[in-house]
Amino acid sequence: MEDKRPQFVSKRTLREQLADVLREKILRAEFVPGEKINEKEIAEMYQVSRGPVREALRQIEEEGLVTYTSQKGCVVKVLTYEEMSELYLIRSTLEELAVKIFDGKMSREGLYKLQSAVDDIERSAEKKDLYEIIAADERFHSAIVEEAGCERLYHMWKSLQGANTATYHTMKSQGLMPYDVLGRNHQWILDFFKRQADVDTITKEISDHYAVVPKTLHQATRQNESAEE
Amino acid sequence: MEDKRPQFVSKRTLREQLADVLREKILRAEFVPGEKINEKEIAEMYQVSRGPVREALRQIEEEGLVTYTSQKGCVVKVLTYEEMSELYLIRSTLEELAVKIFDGKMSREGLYKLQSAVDDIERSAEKKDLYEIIAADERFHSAIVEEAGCERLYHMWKSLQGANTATYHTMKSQGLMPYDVLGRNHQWILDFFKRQADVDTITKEISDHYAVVPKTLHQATRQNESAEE
DNA sequence: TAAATGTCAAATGTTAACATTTTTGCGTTG
DNA sequence: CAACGCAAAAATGTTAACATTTGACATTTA
Repeated sequence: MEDKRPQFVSKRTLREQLADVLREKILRAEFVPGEKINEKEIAEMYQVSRGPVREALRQIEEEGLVTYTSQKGCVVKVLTYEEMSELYLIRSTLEELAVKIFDGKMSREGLYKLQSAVDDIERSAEKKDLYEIIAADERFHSAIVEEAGCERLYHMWKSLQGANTATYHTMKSQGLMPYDVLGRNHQWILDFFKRQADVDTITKEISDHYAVVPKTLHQATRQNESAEE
Repeated sequence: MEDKRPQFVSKRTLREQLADVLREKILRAEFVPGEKINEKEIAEMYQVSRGPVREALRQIEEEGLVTYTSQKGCVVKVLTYEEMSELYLIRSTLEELAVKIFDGKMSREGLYKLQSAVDDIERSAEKKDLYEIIAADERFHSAIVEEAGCERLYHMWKSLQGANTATYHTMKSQGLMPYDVLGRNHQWILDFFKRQADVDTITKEISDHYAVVPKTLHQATRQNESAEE
């Protein structure tokens, strides 16, 4: 049964809207990792009751953004460098699986989305606008995963986006953001799709693309250790 | 109001307990795919209010067991054969990643868990006790994934358990359960771990192990199609 | 007769108050 | 002055009632 209601009438539940707002706040680093989230505070801020707030927080918990502890409440998820590295390994694996599913052959629209995302990455990297970079980066990689047309795979991949955001924020705070090579690195991958390279070549490139992150984080670890001495 | 709940003191929240109960009901096929789940009914059945019930249902939604639709409510997840096949591909990929992470070298305890699970599979397959088979099968595969020691990977893998259960139930209802080879097939994989085969060999075996499922499901599809004619 | 409309019960969404647990803060004590 | 105890405050867990939406069935109308 199709919903023929005019699109401008918004019937989204409070829970859905709150999930969006809270997600964005975390992705924008207005809530920082480890920060406690007070249900009542959020409820009063948006003039709603605690019910929808609790449900929204449970939802973004599933997305890997916050952690609920029984009787203790909700905090913005804290990731160690090691966990970030592991999550990139999973993300890379899922993305490679997507490429295998569509056999490395992107549709015309897919290629267009990728090029558009690369351009956005380039532009926002010049402005050093982290939020825009993260959004464009997500558009790039999600275009790849979506091409596989497997909803569950996309959902799982997306559930790692919180970790990706946290990693970007960490890199920035450590002065490790490679602004100058971001556009180039993504264009590099896109070009393999454009020239219809075979699956193994492309998955290898994606694997290498992500493998840089743990190395960069490791660099951060060493810097912190030497700073403590 | 007097609390008439069981005498033993349980510190677990109602939400947690309800999630367990509802999960089990679905895994035992007391709730079948497509069945509507009525919040009030569940609440009255367990003498609690709808709040914890809603939260529990949201949790098992995340686990891939039910689907919530705005203003429509909650139904037990329905999977097409195609979706089941895709989910097995993802499950297989994640399990192979786990093996790569621990380089195919299982600990003594890991091997023990695997052997114990295989024995359970054998026993319950003889009795054709589907619920026990599913539980033992999960113990087997989760022992592999847990060995990687990556919590998030385990969590993602586990979120596909609902699909696994649904597939087993589907196979049973179609008379396609291969009771006689279940134990042998799992012992086969375990033996590769025991003789410390290299990673590529093991991941290949796991891949093959799971690849059988889509083929069996495809068989079911053809049977249904010819039955309709 | 069939489509459109109206009505109503039941289901979900939301709220506000109550219950229980955890944390806070402060005064006493050794 | 540190440590302990304990009461008050605050946070989370839970409940029950209220609000809105949905779906089914009855009624009207072409």
